[in-house]
Parts: sequence; structure tokens; C-alpha cells
Amino acid sequence: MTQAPAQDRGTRSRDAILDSAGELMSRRGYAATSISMISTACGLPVSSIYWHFGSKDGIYVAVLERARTALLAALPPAEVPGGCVEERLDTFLGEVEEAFRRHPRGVKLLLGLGMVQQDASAAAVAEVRRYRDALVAWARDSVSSVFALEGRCPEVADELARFTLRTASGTAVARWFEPDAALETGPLRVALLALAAHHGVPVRDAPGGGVRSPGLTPGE
Amino acid sequence: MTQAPAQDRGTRSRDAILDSAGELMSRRGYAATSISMISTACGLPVSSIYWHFGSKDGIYVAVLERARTALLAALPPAEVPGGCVEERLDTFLGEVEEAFRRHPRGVKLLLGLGMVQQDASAAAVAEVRRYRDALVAWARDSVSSVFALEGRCPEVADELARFTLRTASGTAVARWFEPDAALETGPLRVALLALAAHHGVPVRDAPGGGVRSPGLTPGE
DNA sequence: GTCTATAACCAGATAGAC
DNA sequence: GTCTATCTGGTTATAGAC
Repeated sequence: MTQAPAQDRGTRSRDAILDSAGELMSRRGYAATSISMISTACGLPVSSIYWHFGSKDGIYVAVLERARTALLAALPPAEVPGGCVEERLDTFLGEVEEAFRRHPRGVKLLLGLGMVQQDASAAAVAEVRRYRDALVAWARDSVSSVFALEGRCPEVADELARFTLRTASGTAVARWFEPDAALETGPLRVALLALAAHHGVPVRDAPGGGVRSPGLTPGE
Repeated sequence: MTQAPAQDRGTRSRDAILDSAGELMSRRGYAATSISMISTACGLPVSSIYWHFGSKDGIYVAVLERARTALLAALPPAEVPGGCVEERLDTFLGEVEEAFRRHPRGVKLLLGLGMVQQDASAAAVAEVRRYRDALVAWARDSVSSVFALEGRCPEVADELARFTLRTASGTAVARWFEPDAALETGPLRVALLALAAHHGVPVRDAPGGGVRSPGLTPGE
């Protein structure tokens, strides 16, 4: 009981710093957040922050990395369960909406800090990109599962995923004008179904039926 | 010839400052742009900048205001011409895409500086809002015209306009990851048509036909 | 690992000659 | 309206005791 806390003190401080930094940076942006602000917010002196992260840029990279792993850990598997397309779509949209609602900081970090690319370090740029790529991959796989594409039409899956993510980003942007703006899954649902149908993807699983279109196997 | 330039020098300097400031702020964000950067970029001393705008915040407001008026002047009238819904929709989407392509700075200013609301002045916040409100109003009126709503279903027009703008914002965000990302009007077109149809808006003008107004279910 | 103290610098903003 | 020179305060970052 005497050494466990001692051993933990470092990591607990580290986390506290990341908490404050993440909160501030997601709200005010990278450039507008100063080390002394973070120091005041977390109660640790500036030098401790530098001891842990080395530089302001280092904090930024660490904040992003933690946000990314947290978000990815919270995302459900890309294999969306459900008996038919519409059921899986609803599940998927519900998941997106929830992730969006529960991790607003992560999204805003990605948005706000993405702007910084101009003069950010290579490490920071790489971390931002990794974050985004992970999201894109998850969305693509999920959409693929929802529409039972099974990797058959990568372009379609890509388009649907991109469309979903753009709507989500757009909503995140809208949110800082009207903070109560929610991800409107209703319109998005209609749009995704229409887009899929437009590309010839069967959106209604024929109960006993095979799937039309050149050789492909039943989805479900 | 001796006094005309003299008279203009002030406004020309003012414009030069706004050019540099707008460019820098849209690329790097408000907080990351310093007065001395602007001074270096436009070749005028800091004090001239302060003489013209009084404060950094003043520059920001002026930049935004100019971007807004420029964008609004470039936007075509909200009365979209065209014989049928799809024709008008294509016109509308083309206009959005072009405005988007030709005024990337304006959009990015709106996006990047929108984040600053946390600690921006009241004047700045008001200007950001005015900018956005103007865009929303234009989109709503245009959509209304495209689908011949004539003010009949404000909620539907609102939803379609919001959806369009969110897609556009999302694309602007995507753009700073892949600078060549274009506004994909194809998917957006499909989505808007589906959304309109989903709300019972006739998307195919009956040649001789009047418009069925209240409970309507044309579909196709 | 945490603290106090401080170096070196750059930010926003102003004074006043011209 | 434009310039040089400058003030004040906050910024990133480090030194060194504990």
C-alpha cells in the first residue's frame, strides 16, 4: 500500500495531464491552448508536464493517441448483427450515433487539430492520419457488413462509408453553431438505402431468395 | 493622378492586409496566426495593421465579413431555373460545387474560426453566425425552389438544406486530409432525391400536372 | 517524479515622429 | 496613413533542488 501508489503516481499524473490537455485542446484548439493553461487545469507544474511529454507537440500526439485508442476500443465490431439489411443498418447507425454522442471530444480533436497540419510535426500529422484511417476502415467494414457486400464491391462500400463519415463530420461542425445538433440518423438512413439501391445493391433480403446480380452468394 | 492614388492608398493597404490575414487564418486558424506574420506577409508594419483594424479580433471580424459578402455576391439567386426537379437539382448542385470549389478559403475560415467561439469577442461570434445563417438561408431557399415547395413544407426544405450543408462541411473537413477531395454531388443528388421522395415531395413533375399539396403520395 | 525559479523569446498592443 | 521603437505580459522550455 505504500509502493503501489508511488508506482502509480507517474501514470496517474500522466493521465491527469492528458485529461486536461484533451479537454482544453478539443474546446479551444491546439494553438489556443497553452502549457500554463494545462498546468493550471490539472494542478501540476509546467515542468512535470515537460518531464512527461517533452514538448507541447508531444502532449498533442499523446492526447490524440489516447483519444484514438479509446474511441476504437469503444466501437463495436464491424460485423454488424441483424437479420436483414434494414435491421443491420439501424444497428450500425445506432452505434455511430452513440459513439458520436459519447466521444464528442475525440471527434472535435480530430476536426480541430486536423487544421493544424500546416505546421504540426510529422509525428502529429501521422497520428491524426492514423486516427482518421482507423475510423474510415471501421466505417467501410461496417457498411460492408450491413449491406452484405462481403468485399465484393469495394467502391460501393467506400462510397457509403465516406458518405456516412462526411455527414458525421458535417454534424460535428454544425454542433459548434448549435451545440444540441444531433447526428440525424433518419435522413442518413434514407440516404444510405437509396445510395445502395442506386448502385444495385439489394437492400431487401429476399427471404428464401438468392441474390440477383452476377454470381454472388446470399447475404445473411 | 497625384491624389487618386493617395486617396486609394488606405483602402489598398486595407485590402492587402485582409488578403494576407485571410489567407493565413484560413490555413492556420485564428490563434496560430500572429500579427507579425500578417505584417510580414503583406509588407506593412504592425502599427498600420492596428491603425486599420484596432486589434487582432478586429482583423478577424473584417476578414470574415469580407469573405461572407464575397461568397454571397458569388452565389446565384435562390430561384433555381429548370424545367423539372432533376434539372433544377443538377443546376443547384453545380452551383454549390462551384461555390465550394472557388471559395475554399471562405469555407475553411468558417470552419476553422468557428472553433474559436470559446473565447472570441461578441462581434466575432456574431459575424461567424451571420456568415453561416446567410448560407443556411440560401440553401433553404434554393432547395425550396428546386423541389417546388413554394414555402409549403418548411421542415422538409430545412432538412434538405441542412443535409446538403452538412455534406458540404463534411467534405471541407475531408479536404484537409485529402486535399483533392471534391464535393461528391453524385451521391448527394441521389440522397436528396430519396429524402424528398421519402417526405412525399413529388420529384417528378407531372407534365400537365398541378401540384398535389396536402396528403400526397406520388412516389413513382 | 515533483517542485521553484528563470531563461529566452514572441505575442498583442501603443507612442509619437513623419 | 505609414513608419521606427518600445512596453508589457505570456509563451515554450530548461536548471537544479528535493
